[in-house]
Amino acid sequence: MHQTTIIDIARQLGISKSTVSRALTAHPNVNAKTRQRVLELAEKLDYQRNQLAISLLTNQTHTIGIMVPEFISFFFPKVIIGAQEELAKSGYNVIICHSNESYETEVANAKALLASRVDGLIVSHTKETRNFDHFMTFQRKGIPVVFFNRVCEAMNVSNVTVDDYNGAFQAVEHLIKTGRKRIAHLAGPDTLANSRNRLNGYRDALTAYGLPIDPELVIAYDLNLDKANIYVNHLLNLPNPPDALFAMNDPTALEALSVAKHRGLSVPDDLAIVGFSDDPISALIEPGLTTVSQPVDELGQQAGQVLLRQLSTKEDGFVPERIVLPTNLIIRGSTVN
Amino acid sequence: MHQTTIIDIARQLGISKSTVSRALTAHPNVNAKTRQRVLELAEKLDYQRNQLAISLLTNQTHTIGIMVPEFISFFFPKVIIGAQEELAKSGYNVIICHSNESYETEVANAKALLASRVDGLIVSHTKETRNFDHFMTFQRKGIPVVFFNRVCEAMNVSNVTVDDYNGAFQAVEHLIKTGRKRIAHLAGPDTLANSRNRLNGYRDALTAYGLPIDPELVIAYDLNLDKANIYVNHLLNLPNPPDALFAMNDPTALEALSVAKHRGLSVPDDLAIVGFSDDPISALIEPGLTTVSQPVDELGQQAGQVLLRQLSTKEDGFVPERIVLPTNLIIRGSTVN
DNA sequence: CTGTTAGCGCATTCAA
DNA sequence: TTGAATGCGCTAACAG
Repeated sequence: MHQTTIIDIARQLGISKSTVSRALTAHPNVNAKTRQRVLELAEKLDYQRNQLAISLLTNQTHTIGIMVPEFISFFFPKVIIGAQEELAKSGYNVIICHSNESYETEVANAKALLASRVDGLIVSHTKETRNFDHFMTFQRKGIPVVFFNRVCEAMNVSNVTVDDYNGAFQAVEHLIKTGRKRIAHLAGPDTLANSRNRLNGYRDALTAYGLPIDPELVIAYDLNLDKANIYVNHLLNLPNPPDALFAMNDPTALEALSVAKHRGLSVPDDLAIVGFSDDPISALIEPGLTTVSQPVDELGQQAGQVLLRQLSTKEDGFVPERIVLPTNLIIRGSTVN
Repeated sequence: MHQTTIIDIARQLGISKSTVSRALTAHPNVNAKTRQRVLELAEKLDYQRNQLAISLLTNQTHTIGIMVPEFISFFFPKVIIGAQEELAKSGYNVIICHSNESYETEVANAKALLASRVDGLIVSHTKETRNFDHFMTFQRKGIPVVFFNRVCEAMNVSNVTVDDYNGAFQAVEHLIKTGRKRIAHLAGPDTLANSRNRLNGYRDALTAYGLPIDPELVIAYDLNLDKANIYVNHLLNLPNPPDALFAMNDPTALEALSVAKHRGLSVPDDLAIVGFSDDPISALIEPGLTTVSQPVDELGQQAGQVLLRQLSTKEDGFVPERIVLPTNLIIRGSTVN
């Protein structure tokens, strides 16, 4: 099957392909009538410019790669949409890759994006990622990289995150102020910067209010929901069980809520629970889940904007931006009656 | 910033670019030692093949476009992942476009995908789409198109859907068998084939059991959740209100559930509610939502497989496939105690 | 205003 | 086993 090219149009019109090209690209130096004829024939022949050829020539694809670890949860799709909207304003398209939390897939995706010659990269890495070489390759080739949510602090690149530390601090502070003394934390894996920051917020809040940090009450896990169940039960089976739980994310918190219900515990009286992210489900269930909300749309928009700024900056003038968006504690029935 | 090319490698090694190309593509006719040297230098120089150049040359991009109306709900992301997995097995990458339920954006996306020279298209159209010219263009150019979920019955292309008709029939049958006499239906817009099929299933179930079809109880709307609220209240305000509601999808049903609660109605006693899709929320909420589940992962996998088959078929041997996957009624507390 | 020429990076003939 | 030449579709000098 042959796709119409400018040569087809040129031949049929008895003019040169340069003129066709100029007519099609709104170049000023074309006779109005000629342009008219070209445009009409192009329309008639279903002509579509071949972006591959243009990209090869201009060395830019106007395409941005977005890499996320998953997009089943509400979070990443929303961020993607936010970024996409910003990028679209400047004429950039987007290729979305999800690595299914697999480091190997992430590396493979990075290669594919490199081969596709994306002009930039927006990324949140997998929980398995400890080696960031595949991202550094982009940097070395002069392709701007912006991390969001799960960032690589060791790389000299722009970041967009939320204030995980303060979000966690406030969550724990709220639990303390409502009378809880033994607050457990189901943390994320230490490969994730946000998980480390939330853990620090948790610790510092306890310390700030003179409560001890009991290592028994802090469990870092791989965010695999099947295991959340086990860990929550483990905590509740302790001789001196917690009276509150601060979870790394809402799905984990919801799992805890379910376990508590099954054990006949009253939430929030026997066990108060706080999550992180404000998943839409959290407002719908009974009791509602107290949680730290983050400005998800804005996260994506900012990531897009930062990348656009970088794209329009000469390489030698590059200064990485570190944007931190505020979080907001949303109090619901899982912590107060 | 200059990206390494085969010419760079050729020059540094004092050989021709043809030989480099052959070494890099595992061509048989290359001296083993030469290949070794090429591979090593390529690695050292961070060489990445330029897919643009190859695609331009071979006239295939190994890229498939996936167009969906949105990906905030759980449904489309899951389908996308299913399709992507299948396509990846055959070395195809994926570009995902979401049109935000806007016809104009959909048309623009179609053009972009055409310009990017995708090898195939998997698509679920927007609820605004009445004109399918932008999809027919793909067909005319010999680019295979597979519709899923929201299909265009007028086009001679492959489809992958679920059995919307029977799903709806069984849902309504279940309501009838549990004693409901006045069953309302909050339908989707008639632009969507699945919405029309579900409506037919609803009607036929009523007829099959000798119940009248009361036009007052059937409301087709644009699936904009803000309006669901209004329509549910309208139905419940009728002089002779319904005792059951079959909704086009789960979000609508959940909205109805919320309205019923606000009005102090008991679900399922005063109003039984059935949704469609088995959104993860439906199992978590109180009472659980009875709903028609569809095999979402399989939907995507099948769409991918159908497209792959088409891709490997000579054009003249093309026969469109119409795949219909089974649905399954999941009974929860919103219809039975 | 228009045509000619060159070249983006690569795979693939055809010769050697 | 290797090299030289060709062309994929297009834009951008350059020359008329």
